[in-house]
Amino acid sequence: MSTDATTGLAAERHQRIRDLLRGQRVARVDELSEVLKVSPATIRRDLEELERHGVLQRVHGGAVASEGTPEEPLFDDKTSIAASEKEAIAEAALPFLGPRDTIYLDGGSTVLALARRLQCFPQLTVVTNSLRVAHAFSGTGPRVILAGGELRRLSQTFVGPLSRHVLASTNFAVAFVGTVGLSFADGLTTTDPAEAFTKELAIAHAQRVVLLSDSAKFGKTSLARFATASDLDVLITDRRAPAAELAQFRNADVQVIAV
Amino acid sequence: MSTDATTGLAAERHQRIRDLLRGQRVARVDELSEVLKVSPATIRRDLEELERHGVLQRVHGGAVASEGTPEEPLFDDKTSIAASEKEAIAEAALPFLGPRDTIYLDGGSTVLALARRLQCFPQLTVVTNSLRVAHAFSGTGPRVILAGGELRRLSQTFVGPLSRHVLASTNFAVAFVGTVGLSFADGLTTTDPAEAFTKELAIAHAQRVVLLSDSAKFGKTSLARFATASDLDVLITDRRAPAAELAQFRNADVQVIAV
DNA sequence: GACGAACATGCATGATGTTGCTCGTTTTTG
DNA sequence: CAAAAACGAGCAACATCATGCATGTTCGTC
Repeated sequence: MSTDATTGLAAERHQRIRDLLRGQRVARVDELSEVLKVSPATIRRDLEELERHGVLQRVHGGAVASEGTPEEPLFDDKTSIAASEKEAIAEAALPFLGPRDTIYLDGGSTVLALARRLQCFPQLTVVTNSLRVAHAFSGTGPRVILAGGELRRLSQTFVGPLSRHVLASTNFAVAFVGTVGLSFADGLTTTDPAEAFTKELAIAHAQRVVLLSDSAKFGKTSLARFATASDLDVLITDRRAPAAELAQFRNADVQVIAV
Repeated sequence: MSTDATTGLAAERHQRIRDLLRGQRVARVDELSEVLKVSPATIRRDLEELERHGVLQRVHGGAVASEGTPEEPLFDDKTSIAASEKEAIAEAALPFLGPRDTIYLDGGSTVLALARRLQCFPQLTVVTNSLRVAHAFSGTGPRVILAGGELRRLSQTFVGPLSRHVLASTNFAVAFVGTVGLSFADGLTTTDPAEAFTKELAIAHAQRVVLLSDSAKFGKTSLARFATASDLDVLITDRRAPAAELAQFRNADVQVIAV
């Protein structure tokens, strides 16, 4: 038992380095070495690996956060649940947009995972009502247009009647939306009527609608419906989605992708 | 922060030089040497490298910012100059709002300092076009309504014609605004016409207009005017503001507070 | 329960990068 | 035209880095 308290698991260190770098945009090797109670050599190896992942850039004496990393973390709620499925779903959504399109990005963690992949598309125009999407693009990335509205803290989105005006005067090639509940019979549902109102508007102004939803949403029905199965053009989910449901969507002319 | 006198990290120095050059468009070598606490030789090497990256152009005795770099100081509260003045100005603005008011908060670091003081007013309604303000209230605080629009990264605000709709359908008891340039003769000016457009709208829908501006803004005039002295009801600044200017504002029936 | 492979960590060493100083040259200023 | 300031190049001192090797731990396997 050489180390007290936390027997520094490498992944845990990496996470702490990311957190520290998010707060203060630069960090020195010996500073990290002291805080994390490991040798400078280990820190360098960590930085080397994190640089390969694009999280940071090494400089002599330490490292700086990569461009585009937000300065302060927004509280991470459910982004870690089913993270790998969400990432795979987001990856599968990429072929549905072109580099110069105008698209709509909804709130929700799966859509946020998609947004993170769009930082390298500067010619894209993103319309969104999500604070977290806007924040993800605050440093660099596509052109961002935010629909106004009242902040709903639970979902970190701007919703309600005030969002009507901006959404009414914009049109999108594709809308990428998430949902709380999803079934063929009851359609797509969410917990808040104001949120449903805004989603409905976005869908109405999109030429194509792509739903990103992990399999856990299937069979759930929430309070407010914002779309029916026939509104969808594409449904992207993971392999654990119930086959019977998927078949129904396919029959309704929805392109179904299960990653 | 354990930052003791900043033991180096070249990248950090480079960033600070860029920040300084954005505010004041020229910088002298020995001035930088004193501020950053390194030898003039090191400063010269830094300038040499930054010139290769096109950030600045060297001249005898120092360097000037390259063409195309915006003259607006970078939105960065950590390194921002006159942080204590900004805090004092924000504090002095508090008496101008009631706990149940609907108010407008502009972009800009001084207004952001005010926003941070409003987290304990849950019955307040805040209308804003600032991503940073929305982010400050993302966890808790007043009711937040965001005006839509296109993200302007430099100021981290949403501006332009799309902001018209929401602002046109809301009214505020007080609007707290910042500025880039300020003089009695030329009025209040900012660098971006789209930003000016949005500020102008907010001012038009406010019963009272309170300007928060540190003394460094006096005498500067930027591209786009968004208000004249007669639009102001209150001007809050710090003690180093030029007395002659302040007197003119007082004569125009503006309540002037110098903290 | 014991053994061995795989891995992570820490230390030592030669290599590389950075900094501040000196000195001769160039530029500005009066 | 001369004095003063600023500049660039080279050098020594120092910090940081990458690599190889030894140690300790965690598994899996028998």
